[in-house]
Parts: sequence; C-alpha cells; structure tokens
Amino acid sequence: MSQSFKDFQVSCNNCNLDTICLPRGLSGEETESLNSVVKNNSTLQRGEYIYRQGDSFKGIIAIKSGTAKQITSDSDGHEHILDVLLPGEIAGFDGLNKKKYNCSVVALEQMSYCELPSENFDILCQEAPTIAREFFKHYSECIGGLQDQIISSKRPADEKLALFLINLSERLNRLGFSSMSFTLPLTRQEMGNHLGMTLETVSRMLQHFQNEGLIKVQRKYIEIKDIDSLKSLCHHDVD
Amino acid sequence: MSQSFKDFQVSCNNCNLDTICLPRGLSGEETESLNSVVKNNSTLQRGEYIYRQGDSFKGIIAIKSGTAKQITSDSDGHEHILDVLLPGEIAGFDGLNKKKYNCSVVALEQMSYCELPSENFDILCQEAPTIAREFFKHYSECIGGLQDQIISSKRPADEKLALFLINLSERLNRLGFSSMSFTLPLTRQEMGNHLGMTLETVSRMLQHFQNEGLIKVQRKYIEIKDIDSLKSLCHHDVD
DNA sequence: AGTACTTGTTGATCTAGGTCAAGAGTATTG
DNA sequence: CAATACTCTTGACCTAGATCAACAAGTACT
Repeated sequence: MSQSFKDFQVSCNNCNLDTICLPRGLSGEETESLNSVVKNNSTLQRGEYIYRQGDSFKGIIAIKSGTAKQITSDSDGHEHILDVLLPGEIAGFDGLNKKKYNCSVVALEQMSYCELPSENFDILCQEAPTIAREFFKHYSECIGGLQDQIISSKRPADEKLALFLINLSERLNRLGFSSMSFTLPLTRQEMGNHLGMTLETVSRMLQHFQNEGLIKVQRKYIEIKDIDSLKSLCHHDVD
Repeated sequence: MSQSFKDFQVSCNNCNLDTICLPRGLSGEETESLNSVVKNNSTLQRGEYIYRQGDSFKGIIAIKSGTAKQITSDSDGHEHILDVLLPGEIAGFDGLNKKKYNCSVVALEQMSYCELPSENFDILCQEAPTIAREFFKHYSECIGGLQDQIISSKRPADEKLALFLINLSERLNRLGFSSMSFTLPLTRQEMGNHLGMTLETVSRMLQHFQNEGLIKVQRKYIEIKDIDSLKSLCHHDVD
C-alpha cells in the first residue's frame, strides 16, 4: 500500500524531475533551467499564510509536505475555501495576470513549500517554451476543476460530500499516496464551508455513510470501504 | 441611452480593432495579423450548436450578434448552463489544451459568430507575443468568474438571482449596451438550471423583486428600477 | 383564427437541510 | 494534570425552496 501523505515530504528531485509537480513533460534542459530558479522555503504552522489575497505576485508555489487551503474573501469579508492543496500540487497562477494574488493560501497543518519566483518567470517562458504550454495546461485543469465544483454545488448534501471524498481519494492516488485511507485535512466546519453546507450536516452525512458501510470514519481519519457504492451515489438521475 | 444588444451586430472592425473582442491592448501590427486569420461564419438559429463537448478543437469563437449559452453535460448526461455569451464575448479556450472542447456552445436565439481557426493559433502566438498574454488574461478572468459563481452558489435564491441580474447588467454595460433595461436571453427554466434553483423559484423571486420596486419584469423583458437596493441584497451578512 | 405547444405565474403541500442547543471527545496551556 | 478551548456528534425544531398541480399568456403551425 502507498504511504500516507501525512508523513511524506516531496523532495525537489521528485518535484522537478518526476511527473508530480509543475514540469510535466519538460525536456531535461528545461527542467534544469527550472531547477535553477526554484527556491526552497521554510516551514509553516497551521493558520500561517503562504500569500494573501491582494499581495503583489511573487511567484508560483508548490506544496512539498503537509496541506494548505486556497481561500478567497467575498464582498462581506467571509472566507470561502475554494480548494485543498496536497503535497505536489501547485498554486498562484491566479496572480499571474494582474500581478496580484486574488486568493490566499493558508497552511492547514505544519507544512513546507517551494517557490518559483516571479522575477524569473518571463525569462523562464522564453527559455523553455514548453513551460508556457504547461501554464495553459494548468489553467485548463483549474477551469475544469472549478466547473466540476459548480456542477456538484447543485447536488444534494450526500452527493457533494461523496464527490469530495472521491475527488480527494483520486488526487491522493494520482500523487502516489494511499487513497483508500487517509486523514481529512479539513475540519467539519471547513468542509461545510467548502461544500456549502453546515458542519452538522457534514457530520451527519459522514455518520450516515458509515452506517451504510461505505466508509469508516473516526474524526479526521477516513477509510473507504465501498468505493463503488460511494461513486454510484454521485450518479443519481435528476429531472 | 445605449442601444439594446438584441438589435446589435458587432462588426469585425469593432471586434478586432476595438476593445470589445479578443485583441484588447494589441499593437496595430498584431491586430492586422489577427484580422487575416479571423473567419466570418454564417448565422445560427436557437438550439443550433457552434461546437459540441468532445469535438476536436477547431478554434476560438467570438459572438457577433445574438446570444449563446455555454453548457456542459455531467456524468448522467444532464445539461448545466455554465454561462451566457453576449455579443463581443469569446469562448473556446477550454479546448485549447486537450485539443478537444469540454463544453458545448448553443445559440439561444438567431445569432452569428466569428472564428479564429486553430491551424493558425501557434503561428499567431509566435507572431504576436502579446496574444499569449491575452490568453493568460482571458484564462484569469474566466477563473475569476467561475470562483464568483461558486461563492454565489452558496447564497440564498434571491441573492443568486440578484447577482445574476447585476452581472448581466454590468457585462452589457462594459460591452457598450443598454444596461438598465434588457431582454433576458434565458428562459426561467434555463435561469434555474444556471443558478441552481427551480423555474418556479426564479419566477417567484422576479415577481418579489418587482413587488419591492427593484425591477420591472414582463416575461423576458427586465427594467432595473433600483440598482442600489438590488446590489445591497447581495451583501448580507452570514454566520 | 383556431388548435396545439411552449413558457410563465401562482397556490398548496412537503422535505432537505439549516438553526439552536446540549454534551462528549480531544487538544492545548499554564 | 487540571482547566480551558476547540472539534465533533446527536437530537428537536423550523424555514427556504422543492415538488405537484392548475391555469394563463404567448407563439407557432394549418
């Protein structure tokens, strides 16, 4: 069984030479020029910010270990959790255009990250033309993910939660971690915020899934017992 | 007062040399190279497709006159309206990366559109470096719009509908059309689909807004009477 | 201009999930 | 290692909006 993402630290070697991080499908030459600009960063504790909404763009970041949440504040200053960031995942593209981040990224636990500083970004695009394409690819994936979220937001609470668990599981799997048992990076409150329901509903639905034998849940620990039934929950017919 | 978008046809001159369409902030040279690849297309009737989800990417399109909806099908084959496209707005970026459209675009009424064919796309990016930046910009705006949709999807029905009307009004204004009175391009059913509520709720909420003196509504015709109150609806406090 | 079809309105119920409240675990701190 | 504070669970109740149903007003078709 693959290891849990809780204990794992993505090394720069994985991060740059493997398929896990930003440079997917780059040539050796290109990854080298990337290696030279990536900067290692220090460790953060839960609640600390990697960057804040409105900060001037300083570069793209990649999670090395631990998890973070990507949040945005609405017009009333209320936080919305747009996404969870797992080890090996990247963020910061939203700032590339306006030279200002329009989301914040906050550590959910002790974590570390890499940074691709912005001074080098334009040069990088010229030196490694494939990277521009990588950026397009990332944008496309990001848009696809947001569209999925919009579609799922219209479904009932149990399906939204099932989709969230499946999505998390599949991402962990893709990143090479254990995908059938894992630790939720979010509290019930945060899951509710992310999925558009109350923390009580999250709690009840998780309990309900356990009663149905779909999962085992103990606080943040999740074990998926019946992935097929969990998936079939999400394919109910509507009008 | 600006004219209604119902009667308007974006000319290629507007489309290419003005700020309305794809080339916002391009040099004269660059817009010329763009002019030479844009291809005019014929007229479509309500329900006809510009392209379908899964079609191989043939290029980016811009609405010349009339309106269209951008839709995607979920795993059960149910249509979700992701966005409305107004004259001067563009679509098709979602297909750029995988060389396949992952949304469909369908005419909402008699309409016409322009096409920037894909054969020329790579050449275009090299010839006009600013265009690559334009693409980034469009992606960023698209992501911002989707994030706004996700946030609004968590709000009560009246706020979602108010936000939809304000968003439509502001886009019409930005595109140079009359923004305080316009014709809804969607049926109640389609608005409900887009906003995640039933057509009955859409109808009731519009009626409610009218009773409160915020708008005048007669079937698809909307007149905004009190934009400030309508906006203030969307800034209620939560938890 | 009459028939049929589509779109929109309005009313009467019903229910998923929100709200409120209490208590049980678990983690953090002096 | 108590004391305090989060986090999670569970129950009782209550509303926003869904569902069901009838009808009215356009629109398209012959």
